[in-house]
Amino acid sequence: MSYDGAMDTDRVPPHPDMRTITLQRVLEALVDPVRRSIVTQLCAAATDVKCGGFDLPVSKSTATHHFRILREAGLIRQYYVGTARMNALRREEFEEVFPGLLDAVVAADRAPVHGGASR
Amino acid sequence: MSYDGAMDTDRVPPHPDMRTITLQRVLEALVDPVRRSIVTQLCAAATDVKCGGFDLPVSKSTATHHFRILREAGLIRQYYVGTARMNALRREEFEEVFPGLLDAVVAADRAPVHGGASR
DNA sequence: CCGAAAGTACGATGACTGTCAACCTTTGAT
DNA sequence: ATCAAAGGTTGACAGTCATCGTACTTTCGG
Repeated sequence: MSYDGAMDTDRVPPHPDMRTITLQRVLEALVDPVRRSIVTQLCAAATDVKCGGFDLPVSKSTATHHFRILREAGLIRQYYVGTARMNALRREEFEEVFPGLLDAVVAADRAPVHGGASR
Repeated sequence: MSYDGAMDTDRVPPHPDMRTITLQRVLEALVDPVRRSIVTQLCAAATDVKCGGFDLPVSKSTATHHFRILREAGLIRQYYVGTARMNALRREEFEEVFPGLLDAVVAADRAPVHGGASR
């Protein structure tokens, strides 16, 4: 819970208070496949991941854009470690505000096809 | 579960097979506030509602557009009764494909503000 | 048969947004 | 101090989408 010597940055991007986030923003964030992929990968990683650590089909500047949307929607938290920007899911906080939503979306994303498979 | 004598129309709009619906389409449908309002009202009504029976802030032609998006996403079923087009949530079918998703979104829509109210 | 009611279809339009390249900033190491 | 690495910022551009008005179709009632 404590970043020892490396915590010497004031470059902390603005994060929304969880009491101010809206379903509208959340859905706008999750409707994009790239952003949903970020959330899914983050969910599967079970640990914080730096921006460059994701497998994304877009340029760096576009990726930055997507990370900001996710952050402003209240879905992820970002902090610097050296030149790297780390990303973490705000799972528990989010769960309190919109119970079941994140799990449902992530689970749904995992199962694009269901029930009667090829058959 | 059975439409008795009134079922005399062949003008049945195309509905997607539940095995072909995608999370992408579903989220694209639910991201619009008007469409989410339709789903919410339909959920609260607990009964089929005709298109004109909704309280919507858009014109009739725009409403038609939204109903189609919802139908093509697999969220609602539509059928004619006279000149009226009835709308029904495909709750159970949808629940099987994307468990918890609809409930989470509807519940989230009901609670736009939480905890610390107006101040 | 005629008219009203309920929707649908069709463009047209304005706004938003995902995308990129180019350039700049910060950090850590040489 | 200098350089490379990691991102962020800033326009610009293209595609998509919600919206509307108008015209059309279908159904039901006189």
